[in-house]
Amino acid sequence: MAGTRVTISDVAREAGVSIATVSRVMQGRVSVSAELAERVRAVAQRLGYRPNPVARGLATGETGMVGVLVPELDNPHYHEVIKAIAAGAELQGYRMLILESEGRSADEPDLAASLYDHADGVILCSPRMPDDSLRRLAVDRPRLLCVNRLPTGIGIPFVAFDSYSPMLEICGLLGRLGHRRVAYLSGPMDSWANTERWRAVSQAAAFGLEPAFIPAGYTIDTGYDAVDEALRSGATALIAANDLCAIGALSRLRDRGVRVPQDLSLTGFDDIAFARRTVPPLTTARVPRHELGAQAWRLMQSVLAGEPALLDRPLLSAEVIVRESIGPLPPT
Amino acid sequence: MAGTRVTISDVAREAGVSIATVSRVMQGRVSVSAELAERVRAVAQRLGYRPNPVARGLATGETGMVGVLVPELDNPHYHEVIKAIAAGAELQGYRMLILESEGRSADEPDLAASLYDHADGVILCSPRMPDDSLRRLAVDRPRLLCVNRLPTGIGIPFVAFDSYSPMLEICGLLGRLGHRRVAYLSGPMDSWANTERWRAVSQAAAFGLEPAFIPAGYTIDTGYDAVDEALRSGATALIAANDLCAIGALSRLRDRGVRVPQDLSLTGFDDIAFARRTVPPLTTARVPRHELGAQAWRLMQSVLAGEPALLDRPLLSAEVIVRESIGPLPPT
DNA sequence: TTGTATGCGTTATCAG
DNA sequence: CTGATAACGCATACAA
Repeated sequence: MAGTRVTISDVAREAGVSIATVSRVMQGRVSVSAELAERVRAVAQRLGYRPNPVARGLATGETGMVGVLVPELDNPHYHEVIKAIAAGAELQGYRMLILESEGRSADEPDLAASLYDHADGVILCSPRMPDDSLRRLAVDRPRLLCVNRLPTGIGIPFVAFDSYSPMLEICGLLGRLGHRRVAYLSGPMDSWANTERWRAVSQAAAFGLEPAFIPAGYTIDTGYDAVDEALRSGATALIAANDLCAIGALSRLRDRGVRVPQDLSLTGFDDIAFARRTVPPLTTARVPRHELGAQAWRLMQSVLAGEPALLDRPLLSAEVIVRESIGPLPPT
Repeated sequence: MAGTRVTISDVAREAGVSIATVSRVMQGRVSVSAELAERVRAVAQRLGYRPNPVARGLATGETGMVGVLVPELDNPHYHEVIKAIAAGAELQGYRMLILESEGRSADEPDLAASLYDHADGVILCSPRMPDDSLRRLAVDRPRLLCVNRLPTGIGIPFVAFDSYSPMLEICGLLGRLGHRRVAYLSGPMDSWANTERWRAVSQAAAFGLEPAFIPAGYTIDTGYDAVDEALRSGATALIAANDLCAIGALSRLRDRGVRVPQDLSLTGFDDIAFARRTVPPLTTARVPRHELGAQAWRLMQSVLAGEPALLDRPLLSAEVIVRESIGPLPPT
């Protein structure tokens, strides 16, 4: 804070009233004679008084902040979610405290606890910590909610979208194009979204697909690096866990002279802005990011209000976007 | 905060000591007998005591937070800067409060002031507000610094990189490739980096280049939309204000069937991760983002320590990265 | 080394 | 409608 801050007492003294009155005026709602209120406001204005949120926080027990924990800030996917949350939060005078776990799921409980210290409520975006940790966190810190993870049987409110169905749909598309051997470029296995996506791919075996599981990751570089192994599996289509991974894969494929989609099909997931600008544009699934964030904030509101959140809400749905990165099985 | 929080008094009572002792133990440094300290720690641990940062903040006058204001969170460029700041900050127990102005430079002073309310110091990333506002801000809020803007004559510490030289170098490259008519796809004119880049392009006229100024923006979409006008100018090379803009332009060019670099050359600026994955990969300038963030934090440290920051520091330099998006002037 | 007491800037409860 | 004054949880100067 600045060196010599103007405090409520300064305003009170200058206006010739008690600090209680100033406090009332600043809060707007309570009963103060119009004339007095005006005078106080004028003085406050002139002195450049701004209520100290720290002091207010101590007095009210509320910080006016919501904490948000994301796995990585690099992924554009989270920006829109964060943006949507912030849009709602700002409208009600809340600020967001953003923390990034950089994929280290072991650090998540600590980071979340730290957010708790500063914020009234915490939103966990795609948390990867085990159920147990999540449960422990929820017990002593009730104002918690999850985005994009189903904390089943833990009693934490959540908002999430369905990854399974669109991924199954993608598999169906590839199947109808004649593909059999496909490779799933997997993200981290502690990511709920990833396991859901892999579940869909592996279950597509029931429809004749032969999926290979290739460990990769959620980033451009991991996608790039996973391509060689994926090709060794004999796959004619690569199903990336997300768009970043697909973009990396695309780059490696180009380096190797493999044409997409003529020689090989490729899909992503998320539909980040860049996905439609790649060459060729990516077939992917459009995740309702804005809706996710908007609902998250609404949910947080009711959590903050102490309302019992319904723990049984439907999953949002993601829409498959077909672009030019997939094509028929090339003749052998 | 949680409903029933464990306070310092709880620990004191349980351990049979005064709160002062507990306070001392929690801070680690001050003199407390080893035995007592151990007992207090044990009790604190058992009770799950975590010092309330709000109360501590009120007592010490420090919040343990640094505020960071960025124009837009969407631009990957800022992530690394933020990340580097956070890396340093975290090491010293500071948290970052991130706010986004979404390009509305008029809102920046308010947002910055709001950050001030919650944080010990504020870092303005590429602020676009006019010098006057910046000056006003600096007067009553001394713990301020700018990243990527030269607050000349305002007395605000800063760390920035040189956009002018690499841009001039890019112009030189294009000139040697035979290009004459070039179009600068401009970002916002209140962005210091943008005006520096345009300054370089326009001064390249001295070397025979004929630059057209095309208003665009810093985003993929604005780059996309600006292409048509740029082509009407008769340019054989497009110089985008940043990579996002270039990526958008590339997409539009592809839609129009204009081949890069055979028919037209294109450059970006920043060298975000995507820049090397486009088709063709972008010629651009690699900005020392990490260094920018790291230095920013170091600077903030000295600002927080009340040390007089030197206001005359050299600009960091950005390196031109030549990739396949530029080529010789096509024969007419 | 330890405890007591005061203050940090607000809010909120109670009297007037 | 307004003014004292007690919290809020912690740090710290001062005493012991």
